[in-house]
Amino acid sequence: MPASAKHKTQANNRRDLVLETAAGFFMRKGFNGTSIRDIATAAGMLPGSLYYHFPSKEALLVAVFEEGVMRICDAVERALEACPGDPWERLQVACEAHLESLLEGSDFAHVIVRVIPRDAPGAENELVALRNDYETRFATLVEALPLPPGGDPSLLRLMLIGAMNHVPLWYREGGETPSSLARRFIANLRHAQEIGNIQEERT
Amino acid sequence: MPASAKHKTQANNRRDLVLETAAGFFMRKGFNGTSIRDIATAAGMLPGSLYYHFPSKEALLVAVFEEGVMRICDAVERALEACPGDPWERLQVACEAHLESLLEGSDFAHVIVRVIPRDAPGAENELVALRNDYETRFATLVEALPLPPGGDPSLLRLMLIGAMNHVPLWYREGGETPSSLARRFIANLRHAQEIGNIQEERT
DNA sequence: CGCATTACCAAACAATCGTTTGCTAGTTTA
DNA sequence: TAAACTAGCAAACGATTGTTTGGTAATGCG
Repeated sequence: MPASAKHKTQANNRRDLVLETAAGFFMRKGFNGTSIRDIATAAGMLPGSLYYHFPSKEALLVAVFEEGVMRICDAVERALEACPGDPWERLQVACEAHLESLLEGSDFAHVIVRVIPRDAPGAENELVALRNDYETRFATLVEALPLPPGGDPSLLRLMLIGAMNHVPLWYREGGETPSSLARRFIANLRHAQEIGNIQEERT
Repeated sequence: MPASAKHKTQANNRRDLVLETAAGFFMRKGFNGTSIRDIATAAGMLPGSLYYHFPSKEALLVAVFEEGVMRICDAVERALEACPGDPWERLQVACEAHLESLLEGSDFAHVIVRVIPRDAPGAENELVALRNDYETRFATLVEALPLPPGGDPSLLRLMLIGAMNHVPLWYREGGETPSSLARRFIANLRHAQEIGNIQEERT
């Protein structure tokens, strides 16, 4: 049995096609705005056929989330491997990879910020766990920063992630690149933290 | 006809109740995750009865958006009236009012950031217009800031709004107050802009 | 070859969806 | 008081929803 483990068993397995089609719909229409028939039709299949690959619509969303988290994690880690230096620079390249994945990468990563876990109640815990698995890496990046005393890494991280995940709502292609946006996001936050609390202003 | 224009015609008009109930569902379950029957049942009515007050589900969402925009606009403007001073302080109190409306105010304001206009295709333009109507006020606040040369007011505004609208996804009651969060958001951005580009770091 | 498994199709299922229609008790208006 | 309007109820409409069931070519293995 010299069979390589490359393919599961059969040549034409459309599971990946279903997954990719689902990612596109979930990202554009949301979870509750997408029907099984939407996905099946776009993939050239019948609605019931999807249930051979996935036991439920929610399980399909989980699979899309898993793929999305994997891809964006890979993108960030690959960017970090090429940048072993300054903590601020590491955070910056991570943000560049994050924004590029959201705006120019596959639909998988985009789904993670488009679909709210609560939209799929039966899979909420799983989806939140997957999202946390990814965001944890940003926590370590921010904690590695030389913050001034009193600086709060977790608030800084939440601000940054909030700002980045909001970009798809206003981003227009052809303008500023995702990478450029990420750099300016970091610049807007960096100086304040480097200087530290110059003065504690009282209103 | 001494009738005041206080009430439309009849005493027990449940339009407001329907509106408030709808806001609650749209905020918790999203637009496509909420059915007309959900709202009607919770309001103690029959599904068809809602169509006396609103011609469609999307029109109901528009009405909720309108009320939400009105309320959060009022809250921000009231806060600004009490703070005619420094531009940074004005932005700060506006952010405090914004976050308080989202996290502690009525469900109406929360719906604006929870429901994506694209979820209701037939009302998308109307919803976007309403949202822009509100966010425009933040644009003028940010443009009034004494930014250093090269500072981009619109990117600063988008960062801030993104960070704030992301808060409902991680906020837990009992912890830090919305007002405190807003102040620290501003502080994280303020110093960098006041100092200006201290050094243009090259990677 | 023969048998089991894979990867679907074809068709239907009950439930739920947004919406419409006909009707009516109660209130205003004239 | 008579007519008109308000604010719904009651019941259904066709369409769509996620899912299931039974069957079946094609492929895999022994």
